[in-house]
Amino acid sequence: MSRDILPWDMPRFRNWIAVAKAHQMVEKVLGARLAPLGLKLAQHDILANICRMPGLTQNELAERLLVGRSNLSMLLPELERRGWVERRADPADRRVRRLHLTGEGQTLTLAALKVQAEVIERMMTILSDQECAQVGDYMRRIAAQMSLWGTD
Amino acid sequence: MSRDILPWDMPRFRNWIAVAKAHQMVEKVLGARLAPLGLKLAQHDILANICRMPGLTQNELAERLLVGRSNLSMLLPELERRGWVERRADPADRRVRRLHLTGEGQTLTLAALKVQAEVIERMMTILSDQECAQVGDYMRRIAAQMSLWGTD
DNA sequence: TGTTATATGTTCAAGATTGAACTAAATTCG
DNA sequence: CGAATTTAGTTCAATCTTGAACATATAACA
Repeated sequence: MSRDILPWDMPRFRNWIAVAKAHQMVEKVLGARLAPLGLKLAQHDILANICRMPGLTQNELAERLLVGRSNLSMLLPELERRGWVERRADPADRRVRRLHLTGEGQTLTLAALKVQAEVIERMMTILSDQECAQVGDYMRRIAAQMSLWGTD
Repeated sequence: MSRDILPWDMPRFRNWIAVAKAHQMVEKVLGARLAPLGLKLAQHDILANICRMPGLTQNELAERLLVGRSNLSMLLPELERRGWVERRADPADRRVRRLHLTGEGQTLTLAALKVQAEVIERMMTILSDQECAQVGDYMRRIAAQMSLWGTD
């Protein structure tokens, strides 16, 4: 007669669901705030990563974004067409295309990052500096943990 | 000459990026683990929410999932066709369709939730019970904070 | 060297997701 | 009551995302 223990009764499950929910909410708000800049979320993610790591290859970018390479093959031409991104050949490895922002792309990306930073700052204000640091610490530990097993 | 302060220099920004990354990684792993059950991530989310709140309407479900109503209109017929979900008319409000799991749907959903719980348990093992509870607390505070402004 | 295996990027078609326009039912309020 | 507004759900076309098959380039190694 004992009722099954549902996962929502388990603290780790319930707490992780809260992480997922918070993240989804932030993505939704961020998407809405980027629209006025003419940027989709996916485009912003691409630009932000190129800004952070100029010269990275499409493959490296795909791994950072956790998307397939084909996804970038579909999206990058548009960013190039708009004059925000350049794909430069690498003389040392003629397979790869190294990604760089143009001046205009850099300007736009910094504006978009500012919007993103505002959203994040604003919603994290309810956390103290120390609590915020703990969140980062915990999440990096979780990400490291996950990297260990992808294949198990 | 002073270099611009990039958002990655800001603790709140950097720490939130860690949240996003961890969440994305978990979603990817979970998606792979659910495939053997014949379930997509989106389908699992639907089933799990019906399991948690039987009898909820499509609109309520859409709000919980942060997706559009049309999304559910596209996905539910398939879940119904497979005999996992029933959409029952509500005599008190003939607009709504209340969602319920069938016996088979319940069985499948519990199996899928078990998979999800295993993934979560496993990756959260690097956090102590107390740290895990803190994560949940912080994230719920963030979600509450966000609910306040959606429109600002 | 030459053959095989790996790695990068593209294409294309299938599947998923979205938003706007729509129908029908319920609610508001003059 | 009855017209106007709001709400629930559907449809459909446009957009996004994915994975498999492919072409080309590099690496490994016999």
